[in-house]
Amino acid sequence: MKSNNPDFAELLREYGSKATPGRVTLLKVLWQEDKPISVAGLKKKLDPSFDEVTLYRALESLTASGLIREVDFRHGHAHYEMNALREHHHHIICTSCGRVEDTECRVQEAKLTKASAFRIITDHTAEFFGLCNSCIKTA
Amino acid sequence: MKSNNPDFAELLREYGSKATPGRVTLLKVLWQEDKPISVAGLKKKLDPSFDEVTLYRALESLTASGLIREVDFRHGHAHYEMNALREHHHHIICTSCGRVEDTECRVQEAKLTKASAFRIITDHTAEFFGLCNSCIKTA
DNA sequence: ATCACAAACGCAATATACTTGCAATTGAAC
DNA sequence: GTTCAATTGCAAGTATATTGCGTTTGTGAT
Repeated sequence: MKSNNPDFAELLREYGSKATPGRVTLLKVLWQEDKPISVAGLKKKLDPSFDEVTLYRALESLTASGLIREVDFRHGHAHYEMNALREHHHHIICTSCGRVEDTECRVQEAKLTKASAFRIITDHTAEFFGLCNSCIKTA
Repeated sequence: MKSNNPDFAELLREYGSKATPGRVTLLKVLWQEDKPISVAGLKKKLDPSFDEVTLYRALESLTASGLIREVDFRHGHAHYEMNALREHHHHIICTSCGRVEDTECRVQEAKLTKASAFRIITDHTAEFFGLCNSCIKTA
């Protein structure tokens, strides 16, 4: 549990979204969670009356605006985390137990060559996989 | 189309897999494709009699052995590409038209701090998103 | 305050991606 | 050739995500 919540309604408006009660609650959950969380995980944290389709649409919309961020842990489904108000970072995931740790960004956003068909890079993903210290011991 | 195909049967055995006709064909398709391809894309390239479950199981098995590699383009489904016989690399994806370009690896496999719960990193993903030159012009 | 309207919602239905169980087959090591 | 684990093929099932559409609501303009 974190204290000193930011003003989520205001934050939503800044990112071009309507500050509906559902989205405010969703942001609060993501803020408090502080690690990427799956849709299933979110559903557990949210009131059962929170419509699933609304949730998916909110996640899509807030990801598009950059307020939140989609992360792939190779678990076959997306995870989401707060993107605004945080340092850009990546994750290390334990392939044995699923433990997740933040890690600073060590990616050089590509030096594009003249031969490249790209001139603009807007974003990147980077996740590291390994074994956490507990899982090394028990292996 | 590439010529000078490697010996896929031998390659499969080297990676601890049985060299079944299906897997040899699958590898050939991945080799010739040369960009990451979706399961749907593979099904189109393969004979319709190639069973879908067999395909999924082959992809899982060959990914686990490191012969092929799973890539996430944030399209909601996995893409696969040849991993053996290639330089380690990443991709730039155009978020407008889907164009894909290989890019060399610019990721420093994380410097782990003493505070980290991790000591071993085995693997990483890294994909870049942007706009390709054609899509910039038409934007 | 209230109006107008695009954004967001809620529900039902549907689509896509992927998995499981199990009996039959087959590649490869001996 | 025999053996056996790996792989296949089919049927069924589950998880994940999307679409369509009528209703509601937040917000900016009046």
